[in-house]
Amino acid sequence: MPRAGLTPATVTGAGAALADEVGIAQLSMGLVAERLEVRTPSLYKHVGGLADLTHRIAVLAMTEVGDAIGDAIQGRSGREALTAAAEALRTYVKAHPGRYAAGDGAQATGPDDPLVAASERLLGCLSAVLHGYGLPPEEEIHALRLLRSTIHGFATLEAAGGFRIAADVDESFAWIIDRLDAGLQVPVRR
Amino acid sequence: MPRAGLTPATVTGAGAALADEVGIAQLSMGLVAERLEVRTPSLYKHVGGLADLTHRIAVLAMTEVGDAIGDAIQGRSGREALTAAAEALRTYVKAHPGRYAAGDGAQATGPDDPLVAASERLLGCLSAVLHGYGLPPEEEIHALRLLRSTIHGFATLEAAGGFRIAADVDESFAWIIDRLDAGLQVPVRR
DNA sequence: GCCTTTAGCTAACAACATTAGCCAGCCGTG
DNA sequence: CACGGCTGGCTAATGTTGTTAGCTAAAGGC
Repeated sequence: MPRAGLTPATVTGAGAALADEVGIAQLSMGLVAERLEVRTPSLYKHVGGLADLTHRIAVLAMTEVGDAIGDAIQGRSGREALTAAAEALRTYVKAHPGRYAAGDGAQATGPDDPLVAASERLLGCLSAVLHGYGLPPEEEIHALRLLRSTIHGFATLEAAGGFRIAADVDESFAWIIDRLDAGLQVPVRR
Repeated sequence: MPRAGLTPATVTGAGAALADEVGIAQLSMGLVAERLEVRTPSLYKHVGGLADLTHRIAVLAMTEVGDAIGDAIQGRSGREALTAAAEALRTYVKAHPGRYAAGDGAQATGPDDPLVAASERLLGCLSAVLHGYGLPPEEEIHALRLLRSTIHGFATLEAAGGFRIAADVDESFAWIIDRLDAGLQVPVRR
């Protein structure tokens, strides 16, 4: 029997692809093994188990999202950067709903967990977008959370089929970015 | 052996309570049975299975959220209603993270699914909040989606422990509501 | 007080994650 | 080119969990 030549990365990749196809909740070790044309127990030579695999998929997703947004905002700023970043995230979630869902609910196991680095990278990109709005430093964290919450919420609701009414979702998204942009420009008034 | 006197509602309630305690992903039929001091197979006389139970918990959560928001916005309008609604949702998610999570990802099985009615109720409440802003009718759907995305995103990220930096989350939330309010008041400029 | 209904039970099965232990393919060294 | 250690993939086996089948006794209507 010739060897399959698996690595942790191969297994994670197959798991991520399957998560996109069948949903993260339906992902099973057996399914991954089948996709890789290998018996289930063989996977345990490369990943610690289903929980570990899910965690690795989450790291992969976070990293890919960070890259996508990082690329998208290159050379842009202000509203243009905001639009590009939001589009990039939304596009990613639509293309890879399963692996993005793995990122939700993933908990870092410690300070050296690669998940920490990946999410910091992502947050750094969103921070960069916000710099163009010249917010007072103490408000940046709030703005960051606004940005993240809105885009994350929109993308996950869309991926979950949450927008029943057929009214053009693209149009809604553009409108939302517009309002976000407006909200960030108005000076505080409290 | 005396009867336990279960009903679909009892089982759903126990499942919802457990989901809040251990997380929706850890919810199992055996756990629910143990909580109700009954053997696992007995539950199948009242709910169709784990998937059905989860769905029922989702409906329960949607209904409760709708009620909470409906109560909160009674007699308020504009910014005050917005704050009340957002606070209500966030409070609910913090108190019942498990059952709210069941609501995420729940798919209506058909037009007569009670989930449809529950979510329409919820959306209706948010719509009512928006009326105070006097938006043009064709923009209401977009504003509704903005509201829902932001609050949902914030609440789920918070529940998932997504806000690492200790910076006061309450303060962030207030700031976000403020900006949302600001963004909804500015006239369109496209 | 009987009789239908049915709630809860035991027994059994299937799917899945996981572990233990075997054996053969690869890779380095001599 | 042989040989030997390492290790990747295998089979076998175990525990957990979801689910179904079929029994029995409790509750409610006549």
